[in-house]
Amino acid sequence: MPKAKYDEIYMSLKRAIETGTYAYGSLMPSENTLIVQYDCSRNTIRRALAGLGGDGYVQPIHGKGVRVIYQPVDRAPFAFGGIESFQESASRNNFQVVTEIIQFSVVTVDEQLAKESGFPVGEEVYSIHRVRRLNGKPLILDKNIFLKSAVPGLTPDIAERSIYAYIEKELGMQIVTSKRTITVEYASEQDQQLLELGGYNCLAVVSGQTFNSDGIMFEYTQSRHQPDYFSFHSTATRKKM
Amino acid sequence: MPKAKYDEIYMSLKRAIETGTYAYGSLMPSENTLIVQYDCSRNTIRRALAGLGGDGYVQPIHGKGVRVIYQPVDRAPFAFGGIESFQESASRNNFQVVTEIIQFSVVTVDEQLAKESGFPVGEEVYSIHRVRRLNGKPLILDKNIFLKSAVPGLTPDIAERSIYAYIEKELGMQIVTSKRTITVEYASEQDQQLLELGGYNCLAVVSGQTFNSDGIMFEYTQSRHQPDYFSFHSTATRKKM
DNA sequence: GCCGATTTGTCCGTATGTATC
DNA sequence: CGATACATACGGACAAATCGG
Repeated sequence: MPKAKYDEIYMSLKRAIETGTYAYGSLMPSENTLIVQYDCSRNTIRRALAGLGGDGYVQPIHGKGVRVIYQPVDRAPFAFGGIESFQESASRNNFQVVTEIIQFSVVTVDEQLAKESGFPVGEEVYSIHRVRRLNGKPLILDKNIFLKSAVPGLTPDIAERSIYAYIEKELGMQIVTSKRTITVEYASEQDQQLLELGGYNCLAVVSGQTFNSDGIMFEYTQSRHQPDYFSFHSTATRKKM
Repeated sequence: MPKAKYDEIYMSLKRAIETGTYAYGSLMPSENTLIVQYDCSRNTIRRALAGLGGDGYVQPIHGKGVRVIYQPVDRAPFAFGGIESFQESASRNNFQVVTEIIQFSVVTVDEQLAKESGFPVGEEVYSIHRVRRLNGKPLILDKNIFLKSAVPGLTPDIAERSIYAYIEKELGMQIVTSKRTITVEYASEQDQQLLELGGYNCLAVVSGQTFNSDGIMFEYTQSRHQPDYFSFHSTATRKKM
């Protein structure tokens, strides 16, 4: 599927870094060397390297080379970053996930909801509340709002499995951009009833909007996480000033 | 400081989007149009647009155009509850920020610290603990570890003001890449003693590494935030598969 | 359904500037 | 100073997706 050449090179180099072929702190082969190795143009190599830089894998040093700054991480039970769904990250780590539907309804966006979600007033949306159980323990409360016109035919049955799989495979829609905000809030009555919070009196809240390949915002999400199972990773590269 | 052309175009377009010249949901002028407007090559335009995409300002749609997905802050959904970052509320309200040094020492990295921070065993580092007060209220506990060889001459006096200003202006070092992980943890004894946590029994923890322009990791940070004053924003773009 | 115009996506080659050693 | 390596910029070519006629 990765038919773009720069993407193949990107993944090839990424794997080489992860397996230690290029060690932390060392310099990558020069661009000209890579051009010969991969038989491509300089632009293509630079694009692959730019991708690695965005992932926090390498950092270019003007006039010197491209330094590897990737270090293996073995911390949290599972990492949660980018646009990876709960299902995806869980299955990647071989955990069993069960989803329970708490609420499934169609509502019309009012002033209040519009301000919170970013959807225009008057739009019809699905409002879905779900509890995610990891190995039996209820750990995440997901509140999703989907634009009905963009995600037609949603049913509780689908929501119980994976909505993202339905959207991507059945509807053929591609998820492209997601904006998220992370905060920490007091656990509400509902949180305490539905989740197993242990001794925590608060939880990690991830709020965000998701855009499809048409640039249409079709989802607003609020995920409320039991703190023990929450970890968010981010890499930032500073531009020139 | 000679500016790059793509960066000027990037900033020009960004400002145009922020001021509403290009409205949310609409399509940007085509690349060919922008080429004429800015008198440059297509690559340069595409690079500027790629920057806007990375900021979550626009999203390109193959064969159609580039859609604006930026929403002004006061209309975006994330303004709920008056949650602002420490920096934001401090500067916006002209609040007074005071930094108190809790600890300032030079230590040698042992096995334990190496695993946590990513610094090699045996390196000499500054270990600095500081409490940030906003209008007198202690809200953030900052634990910094700086590589001594990379940041020589650090003193408690400097730490009380701004270490970053010292690093950038005095040492002429540029900060390029930073990797961060966000978790939620129980408040420790120390947290409760030093911070004003209100009713919270946990806090937001931002751990991270910072790399300079030589690709050397010179800082490991752990910031422990009172939940009310913590908010983290992120934009992610899904890779092709 | 087809075709052509438009628009973005990928790739290549070249030239020049700038930083490091 | 020269060699090497990354940074910026330009121009051209073709592919792929969208849309209107």
